[in-house]
Amino acid sequence: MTLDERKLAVLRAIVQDYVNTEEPVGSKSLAERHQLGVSPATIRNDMAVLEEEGYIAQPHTSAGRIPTDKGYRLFVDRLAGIKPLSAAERRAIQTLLNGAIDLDDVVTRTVRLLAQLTRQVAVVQYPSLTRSAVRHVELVQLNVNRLLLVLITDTGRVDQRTVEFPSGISDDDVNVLRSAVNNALVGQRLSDAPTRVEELLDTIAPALRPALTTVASVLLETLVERREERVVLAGTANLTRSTVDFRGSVFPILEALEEQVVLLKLVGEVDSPSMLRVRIGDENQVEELRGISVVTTAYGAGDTALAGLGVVGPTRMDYPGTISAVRAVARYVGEILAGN
Amino acid sequence: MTLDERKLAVLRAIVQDYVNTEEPVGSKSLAERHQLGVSPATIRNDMAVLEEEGYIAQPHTSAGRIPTDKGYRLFVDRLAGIKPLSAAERRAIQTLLNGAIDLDDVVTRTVRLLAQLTRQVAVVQYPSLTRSAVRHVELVQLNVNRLLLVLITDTGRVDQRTVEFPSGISDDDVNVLRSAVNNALVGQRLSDAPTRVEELLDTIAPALRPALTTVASVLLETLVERREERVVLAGTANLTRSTVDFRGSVFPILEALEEQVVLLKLVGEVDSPSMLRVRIGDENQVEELRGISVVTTAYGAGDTALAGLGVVGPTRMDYPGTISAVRAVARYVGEILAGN
DNA sequence: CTTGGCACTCTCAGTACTGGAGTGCCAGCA
DNA sequence: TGCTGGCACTCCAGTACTGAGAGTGCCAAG
Repeated sequence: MTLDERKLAVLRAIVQDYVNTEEPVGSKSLAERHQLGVSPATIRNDMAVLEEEGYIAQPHTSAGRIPTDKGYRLFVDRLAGIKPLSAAERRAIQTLLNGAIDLDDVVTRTVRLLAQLTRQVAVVQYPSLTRSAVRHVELVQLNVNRLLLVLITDTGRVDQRTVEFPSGISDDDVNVLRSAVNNALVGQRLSDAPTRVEELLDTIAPALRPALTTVASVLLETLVERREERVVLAGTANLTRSTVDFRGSVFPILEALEEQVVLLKLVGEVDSPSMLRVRIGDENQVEELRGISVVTTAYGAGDTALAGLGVVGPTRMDYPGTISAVRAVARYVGEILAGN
Repeated sequence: MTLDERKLAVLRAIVQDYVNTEEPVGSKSLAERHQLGVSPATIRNDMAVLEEEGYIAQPHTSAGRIPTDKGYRLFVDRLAGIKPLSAAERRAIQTLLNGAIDLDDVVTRTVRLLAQLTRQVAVVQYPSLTRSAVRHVELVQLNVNRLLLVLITDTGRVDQRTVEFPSGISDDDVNVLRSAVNNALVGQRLSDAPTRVEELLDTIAPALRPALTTVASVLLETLVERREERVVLAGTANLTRSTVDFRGSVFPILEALEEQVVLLKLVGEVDSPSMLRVRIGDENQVEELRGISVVTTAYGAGDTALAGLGVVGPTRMDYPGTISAVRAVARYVGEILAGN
């Protein structure tokens, strides 16, 4: 059976009211607060249909209705509309993000901003190493047996590692290595770096090959390292605000959110910055997060997605508002990183 | 009035039982579970005295007693004793921390470890810049108008900033600057760096003075920057576990803990690594954190304190256990950083 | 197809009652 | 003087009951 216009309007009204009041909504108050042009009795009939189709449910007989996951899904897909950000919000985003001094700062500010705008838990992934390009590789001699390798990417990210040379290495060799590595890598995507390094190994003077091998192995290690997987969180306090919510307690949710792996799964499946993904309740793959909703998107410079960011909250959330906030923040962060 | 031995024993027993059961403890169960050698009636008399002196209180007439902040204070100062860590715990600390690959990793692992050991909220401050020494300053030319300044300290911390040269700068000048700055700063405490930089300004070739001034200002900025103030958090989920606790809700506490400033106040007042500070309930300066306890200490290489770490939990916490855990973790982290 | 009416259901808040845990006090005993 | 058993008292927590209110489903009529 296909739902007619009015039934959809009723569903929309139910979602909106429930999100506002956090209480099951009944036919009478619906008729009062929305201009549906029909009587409560008619609305009751529509509600009965909507319930039969699985879009809404009653907590118990003779209580109002609340939307189901399926109901929210329909709302998001077809009924939500777009809620533009207020001028004040736009200004807040711009001024806050423009003041950032380095990548760490950008990420920290972003995640806080997002938490504040949506009043929910915000999640931001660090720009992925492999998707960005090498800006510079620096080799610093700490002593005869130790080198510090610093990798700088065009997203402003800096990673460092120490490299051990049990048999020692000379200043001159370090200088040669430095320029060789930089020549081979600067401007290259990190994902292409391994290939370039291999080519370099073939062309370098044989005397330097062992040293280069050592450096290269550390370098490659850095590329595939867990650094890739850094995710930051803010606004967890907001989880405890919507008290009544969350089937059961907040504890397992908070616990799950502290697991980097879980966060990565949430936010890491990035496609294109123009795409936005909403996962509602049971649609979530993560076991512990059934019963909450996740709104994520990718951000990046231009078209290439660098990493993901998003928001975690109760299924009963203000989807239009949250979606615009996530979109807007992602776009600004992308611009900031591009202009870096 | 001074409390005799038995009254202290009663107080100790009350604290221990209350921490275990989370329920007000009565005279009868006390007599049963501890070998105090006297009858419940006698214990009741002692309890009346303890209550009069403000060490314990009743939630309501005819309920058991619970310790007051003052009671916990006495317990911590004179009755707690030391609870050695289990062999398994020691092993966990060592293996986990030894696997760390860089400073970020050390800090992240530490804070998680601490949260896990104490089953509470853990707080770790990044090693303070000003207290550590310069290992190397690197200047990387990004283009004619831009330099990347990388500051590496002996605690393994790496900070970077871009330096703008509107009028351009040559390769040669960069090289001269690099060695000049390194000669002046390597090995120096960061707190002494400003003085060294000024001396350097006086001795450098006049042609380079403007360039050095530009670099120096960015460098000095880095030294006093918010980076100094980074604090990380883990185990917030544990706050929601001890449900009954926390006068009122968890929300304001979580909110306060998300404020870097608050965290810094908590953990930042560092003295010496050998000192450990316990702040109980109302002893907390931070308004929102009355009603919880904070156990902090400093960690560092050798005697100099680099930064603070600690644990936040309900006043009803296992003080002996928490204290040993905090001590042990701080010591290991110090060793790791020293051996770096 | 919509509407008003009506009987029915279920929750929620309030009241009353009871059992149990714990106390304070007192008188007796070492 | 200090400890002990006894006893009356207090207060909470749990259970049971009640009435009000909100909301529903269904039906007959427009």
